[in-house]
Parts: sequence; C-alpha cells; structure tokens
Amino acid sequence: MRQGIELLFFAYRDFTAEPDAILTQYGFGRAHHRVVHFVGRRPQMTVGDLLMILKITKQSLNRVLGQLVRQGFIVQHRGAQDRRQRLLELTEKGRELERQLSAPQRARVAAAYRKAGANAVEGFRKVLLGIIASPDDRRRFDRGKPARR
Amino acid sequence: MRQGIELLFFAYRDFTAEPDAILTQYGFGRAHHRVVHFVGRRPQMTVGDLLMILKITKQSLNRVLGQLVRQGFIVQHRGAQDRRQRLLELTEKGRELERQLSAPQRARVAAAYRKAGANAVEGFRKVLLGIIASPDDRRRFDRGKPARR
DNA sequence: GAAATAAGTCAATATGGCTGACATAAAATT
DNA sequence: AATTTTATGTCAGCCATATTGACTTATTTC
Repeated sequence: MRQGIELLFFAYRDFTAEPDAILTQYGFGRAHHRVVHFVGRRPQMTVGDLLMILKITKQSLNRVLGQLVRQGFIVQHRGAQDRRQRLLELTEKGRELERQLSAPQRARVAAAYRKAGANAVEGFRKVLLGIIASPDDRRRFDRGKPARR
Repeated sequence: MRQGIELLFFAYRDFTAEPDAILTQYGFGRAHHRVVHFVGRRPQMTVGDLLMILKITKQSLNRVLGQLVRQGFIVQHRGAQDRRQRLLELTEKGRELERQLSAPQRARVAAAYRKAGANAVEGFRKVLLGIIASPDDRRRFDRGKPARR
C-alpha cells in the first residue's frame, strides 16, 4: 500500500520535471502548463469549466490566464448563447507551446506504456480512475469522450 | 496518450487533497507531509538522503524540517559512523501525524486496488515504475526492499 | 595539514495558492 | 419591468514553497 503511494509521488515528480524546465524559459510555471493543456484539449471551454477542472480559485486562475492571453497564447471570445461566458482557445503560438510542453510527457508515458505492455496499461488506467474522487471527473475518461462539464 | 497524462493529473490532485486539508489544521503544508512520510518509511535516514528523494534545495528542506523538529514531530541525532550526519526519526507524535495523514491516502488507494483487481494493480505498478526517470529511484521498489541511497 | 563533505543559516526573490471585498454585464426569475 | 443570480474580472494582502547565492561549522578523507 505504501509502495503505491510512493510510486505516485515519484512518478508525478518526474512526470512534471521536464515541462517545468521548459516553462522556466518562458517565465511561466506549472500552472500555465495546466491551463494550456486543458484549453488545448477542449477548445471553446469556459473559464468556469477550467475552474472546476483545476479546483483553484478564480483569482489564482486569472493571474495565469491573464498572462497567457496578454502574451498571445490564448484568445477569448464571448459565448454565442451566453454572452457572459468567455470561450477559451489556443492560438497557433499557444498550440506550439502546448506541443513543446507535452512532448517530453508524451515520450515518457509512451515509453512506460511500451515497456509495460497493453495489459499493464489497462490496469494503470483502472487504478488511477479508481483514485479519482468524483464520478464527473471519471466520466471524462469514458472512451475518449470527455464529460460535458 | 493524452488520457494517460490527464489521469495522472486528476489522480494526483485528488490523492493529495485530503492530507492537504489535515495539514492546514497544523499550519503545515504538503512539504511537511513528504518529510514525515519518508522519515517514517525509513527511520535513521540522513538529511542528504531526504534531499535526494525530494529533489529540493537544502534551504527549502531546512525550513520545513526545522519546524517539524522544533515542534517535536521529528528527532535528530548524530550518526554513529559519521558524526556529521543527522539521522532523522519520527517521535511518537510524528508517527501519529504520519498515520493521520496517510489514512485517507491508504483508504483511497486501497479502494482503487480493490475495485481494479490484482492484475490491474500489477499493471499500475509497472507503468508508474516506467515513468520514474532514475534507475536508482526505481530500485526503491525492488520487492519491498528500498535502495540504500 | 588541506580538501572535501554534511549540515545549517542568512538574505532576497518568485510562484502559486488562499481569503475577502467589490464591479460589471448578461441571464434568469419573479 | 424590476430583482436576483450567474460568469467573469479585479484589487489588496497573506502564506507556503520553491529558488539562487554566499557563507559557517564540524567532521571526515586524502
């Protein structure tokens, strides 16, 4: 049991180390990576969506998001049905950043998958899904189809 | 691939949420948890060992470690062979804190293991081991026998 | 005796969280 | 039509955690 807990610690530590180093060159931090990742993954998501995913406060998000918008990595535009919403989208510059940041992570996970085999990957997914607290968040992983909220 | 990356994010987020809430009551943060965890797991470890595991600077560690020592969660004593070293150990108070912090994590991981089954747990371990960068760190998980450094 | 190592310390800085209070615009409700 | 709720943004201040760089002390190794 303790080993499982430590595996998560070490794996997460190494999983974030490479993108962190790249982010430093941009003057960004891990928070920027998370925003770029999720906006890239689900374009047209709202600020509220992002807040629910990251589970941080609006104020914390806004500092990071504001920087990304001002520096041209993300664009915002008003929602069509609900004009209060700001729909978020990566610019080409943002997509490039996303690719750069995710490259080492994809490589690391791909290598681990390859070494462990398809059956192990299935188990990895099952256990991590079980660790995720909320059914809504688990639903994001239903066969590639993200939950709507 | 992207799903694997996000699974790690969500699982780690929820994996740390409960202990974080407990730590707040002590005026502590996640860094204190990590120190208490690893000292609990390997009593008599040195400050240098801890630095290599956590991959943070001596100055960062010292603030947290100093608090834990001053408040009686950890005791230090000089090494027998090498008297420059400070061997670390949890006090009873420290062990109690460690139990309290790890309880929700153990429960969460145990539930996930139970739901996923033994075969899935094997896969989970294999993939996470593959994600860990350093062979030395991977060696910590060799059949329950932690690496010496 | 000199050099290297383990640990500790001081100071300054950055990042990313937090709370609380408040503002604005648009949508929903009554 | 007026009121309330919601989505977003913003100001100000606080705290925890990390960093770099410089320096000290005690001890071990060469």
